[in-house]
Amino acid sequence: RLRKWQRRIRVSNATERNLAFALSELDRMASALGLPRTVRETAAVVYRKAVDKNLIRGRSIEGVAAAALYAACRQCSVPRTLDEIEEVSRVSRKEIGRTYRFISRELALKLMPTSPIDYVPRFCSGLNLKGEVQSKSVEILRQASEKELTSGRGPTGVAAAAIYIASILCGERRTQREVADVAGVTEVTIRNRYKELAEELDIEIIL
Amino acid sequence: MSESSIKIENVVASTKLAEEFDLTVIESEFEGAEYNKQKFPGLVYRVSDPKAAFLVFTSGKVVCTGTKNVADVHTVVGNLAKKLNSIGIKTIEDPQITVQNIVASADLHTILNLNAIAIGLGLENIEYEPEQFPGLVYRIDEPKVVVLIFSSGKLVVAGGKSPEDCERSVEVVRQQLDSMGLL
DNA sequence: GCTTTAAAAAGTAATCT
DNA sequence: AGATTACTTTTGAAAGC
Repeated sequence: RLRKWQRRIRVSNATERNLAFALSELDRMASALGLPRTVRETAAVVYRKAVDKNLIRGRSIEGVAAAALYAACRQCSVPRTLDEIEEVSRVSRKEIGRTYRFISRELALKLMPTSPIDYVPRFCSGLNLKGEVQSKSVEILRQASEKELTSGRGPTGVAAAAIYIASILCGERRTQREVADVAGVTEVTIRNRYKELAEELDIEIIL
Repeated sequence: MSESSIKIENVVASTKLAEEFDLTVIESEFEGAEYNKQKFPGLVYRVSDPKAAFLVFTSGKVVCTGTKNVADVHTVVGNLAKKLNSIGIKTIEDPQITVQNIVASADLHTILNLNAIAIGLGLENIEYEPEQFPGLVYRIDEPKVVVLIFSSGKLVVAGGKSPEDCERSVEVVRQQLDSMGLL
């Protein structure tokens, strides 16, 4: 009857309004992070699936949007850290992480942990390091993975250490501070990781 | 062949020592007792006999944490009751003590490839986010516990109701990893 | 969901010398 | 560059917001 239709329209309006808000949030965050359209679209797909499965119940739209974007970056192999997502979102990193785990499980995203290799292109360009250094960094990371030097370690820290070593080996040295800043880790972490990599992979680093 | 040599690191238990407590009185009589109602409804009291910490509530219920044995829980709860009696507070005779949670550590003595384990156990059954925490989280249904698996081969079992639960869960993990050739 | 307790694992981080 | 301290994760109960 009429009442039923009014209610349906009202719900529909609210649903559409919320979806529009979520999509604008995704756009805003993606723009702030300079993410390509494909990632925004992937994030929108993830968000819509979350809506279809009623996963937004008891959660904030901003939180689910941030988590969807975080997941989309990983699905597209252009990962952003939770800290980076937090900077452009209105929710805490704790909530983003918690929401990510939830939608990741409910939507069966089955994402492997982020690979340090996926951070190499972005970090290297941020350091103005070209292809040769990138290739060397990836080579080091492949060896590191084979020798079990990456399990349990932060992907950004391992990637940063590999880039630090590669930059020196390629004669385009970047300081630990410079690498640490683009990777968002501390110099201490780079030091710990590069010492381990250099030792275990028998890489001689002459400064 | 299954000497898991589990080490119990912490035991959490709950009990009821009275129908009600006047936490303000206990706070003034027990040295070191902390009680801030607006901060937390329970009074915090630490003992060092066997080391332990209590959370005492106005309802008469008590939570005991920090002991390394199930037996120590009974010891320290008994001591707490005696201490309460000594300042004129009566307590229930044979309080029913329930172990709510046991945290234990173990060692598989092998370096582990957590990515391989994540795939082997199934991405839908585990949580592994090295960006946030170095351990892989594996939830087991029987016994119902959570096992944190580290690349060093060290394990942390949380949520067990008995030491046996912890030992069994370590065996479950060891057997599963072994059957997949990941040990 | 948060607050408080204790405890281990290993990585990362902040601060001080 | 160390050394220290501290926070990340997991578990569980308690009473109340």
